[in-house]
Amino acid sequence: MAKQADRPADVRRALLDAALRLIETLPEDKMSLRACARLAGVSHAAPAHYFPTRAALISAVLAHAFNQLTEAMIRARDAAGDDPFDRLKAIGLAYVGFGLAHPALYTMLFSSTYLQVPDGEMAEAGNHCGNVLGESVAATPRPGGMTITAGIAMAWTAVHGFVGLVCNGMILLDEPPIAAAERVLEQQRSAFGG
Amino acid sequence: MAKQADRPADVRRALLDAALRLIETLPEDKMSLRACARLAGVSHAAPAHYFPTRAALISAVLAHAFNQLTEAMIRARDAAGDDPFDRLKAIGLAYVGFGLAHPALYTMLFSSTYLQVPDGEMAEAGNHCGNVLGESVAATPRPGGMTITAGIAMAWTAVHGFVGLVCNGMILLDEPPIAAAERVLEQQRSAFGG
DNA sequence: ATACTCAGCTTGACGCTGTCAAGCCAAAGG
DNA sequence: CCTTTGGCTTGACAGCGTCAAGCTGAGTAT
Repeated sequence: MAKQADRPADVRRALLDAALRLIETLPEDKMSLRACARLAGVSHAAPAHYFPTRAALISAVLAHAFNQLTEAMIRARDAAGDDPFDRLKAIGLAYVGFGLAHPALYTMLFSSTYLQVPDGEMAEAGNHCGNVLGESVAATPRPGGMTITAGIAMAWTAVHGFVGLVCNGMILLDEPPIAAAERVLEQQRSAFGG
Repeated sequence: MAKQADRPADVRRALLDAALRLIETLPEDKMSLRACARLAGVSHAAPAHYFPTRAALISAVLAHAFNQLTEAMIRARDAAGDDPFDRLKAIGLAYVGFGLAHPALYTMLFSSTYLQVPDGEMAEAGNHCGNVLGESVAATPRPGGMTITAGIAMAWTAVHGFVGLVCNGMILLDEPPIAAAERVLEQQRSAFGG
């Protein structure tokens, strides 16, 4: 295949980059290890040296994506004012923004197939992401009888459902997606203390 | 492979049944045409006689699933009282119930890959399903400034997000899923006229 | 009763896939 | 200069979706 000189300096990184490109480019789940290897300029079996299985490679890509999502949420939260619900809403909008910008990645992030990859740094990244949401819900005043868990369910349900429907073209909006998302989220203010 | 006598009476139906079983049994997207054929007792190329591609077979299975979902929604709506929001909420609960009962099917129903199969009876079934929701939203009083489209987005977003999160085990609930769903939906009553 | 037709399935093949086993090769160490 | 060894390649295997060609048996015509 490729002699040593032709190989990329950092094969692992090259494979991750290739996988990301293919995941975002190809339909659904059509990314193949062999296509990654070709794109990265290594032999078809090179990926096995870094990732025990195809799912493990994808899981590694998704771990990184999860961290990017988390960072976007944190940035948005910190840029919002002091009102707890405003901060929660900012997290939601960042979440929606990420989902709409990276539909393929988003779908895989929450598909449960790759979260179960053993040794996954993805599960940890996912937990971290969930914690950011959880903390924000906990910091937001809630009416009596609404547990934190229920608050998380309500907030997450809205943004997750919205991204899923819009990404798959299931829904026709009469305004820009982000505006519609803001409307959906703003409607939750009354459900919380606001 | 199998001589004529060993073949099922209705090959097409046998293939659809086999596909359904495998979709609900196997992980994610691992159902294969050849496994369907084996399960149905026909040769590996028999499916091609009824469905031009793998996606077309799946799409046919999903069209049927869509119709079942629609019927469940209609039954729930008709069993609910006269209050428009109660009827809408009943539709939502039926939707959630179907999703939780058939997670694999549900995921594929809204994955956009199979909706695009040409000549799909699935697209028609999906539209019919969407119309039932749309009519119910239209029949529910909405505050000024909330278009029917926005109402659909809000209602659908909630149930779709809920099913997605619960099915993939992303969320931990402190009550039975259906009870949690009811809470999420009930919270929307105020957003509508109720 | 015999020959023909043809729908409906089977058989076989192709290139693709993920994964495993074995081999090669350059760089490092003695 | 020889040996070791980590890191990739080569090769193979079974399974996949799909296409092309062949078989088979029921129905029709003669």
